[in-house]
Amino acid sequence: MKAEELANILAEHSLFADCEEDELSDLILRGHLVQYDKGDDLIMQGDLGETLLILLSGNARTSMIASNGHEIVLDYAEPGQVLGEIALLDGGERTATITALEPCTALSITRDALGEILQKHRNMALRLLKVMASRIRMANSMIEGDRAYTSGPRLARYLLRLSVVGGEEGRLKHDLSQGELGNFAGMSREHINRQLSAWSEDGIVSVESGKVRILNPALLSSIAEADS
Amino acid sequence: MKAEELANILAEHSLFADCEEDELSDLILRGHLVQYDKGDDLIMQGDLGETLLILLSGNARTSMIASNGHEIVLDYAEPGQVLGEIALLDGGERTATITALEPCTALSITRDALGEILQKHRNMALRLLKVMASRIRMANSMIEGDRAYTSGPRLARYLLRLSVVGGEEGRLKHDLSQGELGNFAGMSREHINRQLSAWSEDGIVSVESGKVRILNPALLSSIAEADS
DNA sequence: TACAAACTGTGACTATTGTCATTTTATCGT
DNA sequence: ACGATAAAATGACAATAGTCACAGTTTGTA
Repeated sequence: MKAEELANILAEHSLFADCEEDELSDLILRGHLVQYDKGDDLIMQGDLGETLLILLSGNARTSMIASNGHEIVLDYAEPGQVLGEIALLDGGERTATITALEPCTALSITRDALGEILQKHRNMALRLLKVMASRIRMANSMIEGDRAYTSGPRLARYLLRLSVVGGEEGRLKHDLSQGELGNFAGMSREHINRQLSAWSEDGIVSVESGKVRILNPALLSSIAEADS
Repeated sequence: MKAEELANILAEHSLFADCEEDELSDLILRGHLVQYDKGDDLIMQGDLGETLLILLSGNARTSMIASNGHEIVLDYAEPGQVLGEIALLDGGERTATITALEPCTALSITRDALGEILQKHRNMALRLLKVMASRIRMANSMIEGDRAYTSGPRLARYLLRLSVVGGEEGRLKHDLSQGELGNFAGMSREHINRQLSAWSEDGIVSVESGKVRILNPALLSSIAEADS
């Protein structure tokens, strides 16, 4: 792999987008490429974390299983995302499982390799710190949503979070089943269904053959900001 | 202030406990001491964050106000804790308000000063990364608790989180009102009251003149792990 | 010590959301 | 095109937790 290729992948959304060329080539040099089939786990909750991953292609889901078996979807990862930093940095167990939603490739970097890279390129530490800052902001906003809002506004928020920003006609990033949407938004599959049906009546979303689309993002936003 | 004093404060719980002496003296040299009265805000949600704080004395509360006015208590901070890293690192707004529960002193370090320190002492970046990793773990565990558990087990978890580890007779770290406990555990004051009363009947906790004590930590733990 | 302010206790009611059961609809591989 | 399998839709009901109202209790302080 060439630094240029990696640069292209990172250029879009990644917090590593502004890496210098020699930083990129060092990442490539010290990392190695891993491939995953659809359904494979890139990272497994409970394992010891000895590597950091940079997702290069394919989408993945980050989820946790609570000790009572309840599944919680924390995030969906796209190419460019840095994954698995937490356990790598503090030497603890992986907090979540990351599952390939489609065939994926990633650059895998061991703790030692990362140490060398951080040693050599001081800015990499700052980038990693920013990655983690954005994770904390994300987590706090999930807590805020879960605590302060009822299911309607909450689902609205999660749908908006899944909506493709520059994308056409309110399509969502991943075609989630209602069950998965439930695990993401923290509500039962049935309740998701009822809420979507209601919004469908009002023309806010459409639900055709299982695929949700946002028809009226403005209204959905105002629901997401609602007072209850 | 001397490096030795700072070392003593950090030695107990802080992730900065293993700092070298020259790192500590640089922190002191480039930081400056700030004092707060009880009730003052060390950090205000929405502000631009230009400093990082290391709490030296006094306890503080980290809380967020959701856009609908709902108050959420995220954490309680003790001396040794690093505060305000998120906004400092990504240049964004402060995500939460930190309020002094009693008179507090803190070491305040500007972005530039931190930059110089990170430049000079490479290990400081690793320490900061660990601080943030532990924040993310904390946040994830709040999400897990909120999503997967009903109020009983959840309150049990939060009480255990507040319990003094080596402390005598199950006293809690801070004497919280039931209202504040509610904002921390994500349930109404009345519901907190009823739950505590029920547990009090069973001898799991005692509630005397507003102060909660854990009488049977083992049972409380088993409630916290319960299946629902 | 007396008063105000804040906190606690408790009952009755309501709202929200989850669960279960069952039918209907889509999707995929051969 | 067909049957198997998974996902969606929907009704009935139950459970959990919030809200409101009000009475009782502390606590700090003038």
